[in-house]
Amino acid sequence: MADQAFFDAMEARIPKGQVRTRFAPSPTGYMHVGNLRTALYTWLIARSKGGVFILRIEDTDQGRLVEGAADVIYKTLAQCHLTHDEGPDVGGPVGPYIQTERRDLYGKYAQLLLEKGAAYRCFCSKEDAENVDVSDGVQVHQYDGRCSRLTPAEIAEKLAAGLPFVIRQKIPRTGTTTFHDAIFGDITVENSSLDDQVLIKSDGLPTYNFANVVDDHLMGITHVVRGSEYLSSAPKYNLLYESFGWEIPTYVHCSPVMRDAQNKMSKRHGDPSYEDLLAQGYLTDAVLNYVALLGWSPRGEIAEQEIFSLDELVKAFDIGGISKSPAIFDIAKLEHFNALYLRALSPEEFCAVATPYIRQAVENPAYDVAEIAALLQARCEKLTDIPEKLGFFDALPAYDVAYYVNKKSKTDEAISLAMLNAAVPLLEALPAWTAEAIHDGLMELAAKLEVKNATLMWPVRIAAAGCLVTPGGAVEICHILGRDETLRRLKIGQTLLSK
RNA sequence: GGCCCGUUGGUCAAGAGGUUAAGACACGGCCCUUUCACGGCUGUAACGUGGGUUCAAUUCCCGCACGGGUCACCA
Repeated sequence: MADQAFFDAMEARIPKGQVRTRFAPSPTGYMHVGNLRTALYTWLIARSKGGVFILRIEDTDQGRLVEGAADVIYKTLAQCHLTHDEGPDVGGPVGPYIQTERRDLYGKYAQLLLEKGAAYRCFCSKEDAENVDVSDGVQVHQYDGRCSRLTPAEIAEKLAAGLPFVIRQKIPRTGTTTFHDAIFGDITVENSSLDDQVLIKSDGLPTYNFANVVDDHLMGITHVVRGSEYLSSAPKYNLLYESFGWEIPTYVHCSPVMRDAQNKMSKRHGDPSYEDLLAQGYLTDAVLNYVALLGWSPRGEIAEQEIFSLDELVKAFDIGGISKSPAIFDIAKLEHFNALYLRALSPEEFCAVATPYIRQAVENPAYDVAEIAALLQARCEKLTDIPEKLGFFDALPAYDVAYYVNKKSKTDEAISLAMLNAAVPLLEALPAWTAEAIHDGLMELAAKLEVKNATLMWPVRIAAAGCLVTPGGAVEICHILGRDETLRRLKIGQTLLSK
């Protein structure tokens, strides 16, 4: 018999009068971009309504357990500042927060459903239960419900014989079910199109379909945020809530994040996960900001705003701004966001995040990392762009004299040689090797020679760096290189140009 | 295939029964400049389609096309 006292005690634990949302990933070992967005929206709904954000681990599929996967989830949420108020690691009033630790509880609620006549034991093997209808090569499963017609005597007999069974939801054969979704509105389906889905598997563990309903209710979840792939199961969940007599939460079904017009982002196709994006040189804040806008847009007077801190998102977020159609992930736009975030960092912060990448390319300890970082900050879109820009510091590349020819700067090989011939003695004689001194000295020289600044700067920069494109101009590069190295390189330039 | 959902420039998207149909990214051009970049200015580019309803439809309704989701003892 159902244990009424137990149910009453469970009901008594449920916090009332607050918005409660939950992020409920199954531990797969990495965070999809789509998952991250769901977590973000779920967190935002809670925070924007002064509510509670809960983390629940859905690990009922024993075949797919991944070692250490829960840690990835904790770590990602923490890195993204999506802090949870309740969860396996922090506890809370309605735990445990890991489904396998709630195992016994699902059985009790399934028993309750059995007694209410809203579920039944099914002794069919997986194969027997399959009523596969092949149309156009598509397999369609729908259980025919034969075990729902077993007599009590037959059930007792099979139970006594120790036959394994699952518990299935008993769906009405007629009528329709309507549910409401905050994004999609009212959706109505024929009950006859709904399958008598399995609630409790033969291993005794609940399916997702059952566990999420029971847990969402027992945890007092007010807004159920999940991917739109659950839209077609929602009517069955409604029926379950109704059978229990529970209040139906607000559903928020989010459309997927796509890699292109027809495929979801997926690890299998080589699409980046959150961890991958970090490894590719993107900043967490930029990823969050970009992902927030993939499928949600601000309305009203801030409709044009694109850059949002997490706090600003909390203030601006509303469920009504979530879009119904899938959004294609555009790495180019993420890059743009990332570039903006890199530039918004203080020089010290930027230097801190950039240093490892600078050191990949620049090993010479004589070169000032902070000074290099300062050049880079406005010139890279992601941190992994950095090393390739700095190759010339440690070793002057073998370059083509044609680099000295630049129409816009009005230089060619002969002019460049003249410029270097004038610049070398000047730099040699400079009293102090400061950026100001180099700059002023060269500018005065250009004035004295009656040439455009660029006419002098171009060959100096080419000789110093040996490449066409450099982070920063001649002055900055010479200063970082130091006087000796600069002069050594300019003399190499003179030699090259003299041939 | 059944059921459900969606469809504004290449991408993210705002928008409302009457607008020159925003903005951002990308792309092109120009300016600035000590290269590249940054910054500034500017340009190309969109309401899937056929029927209704209406004085008026991209906006509302229906069909179609296309795309997605789902139809597991996976979540």
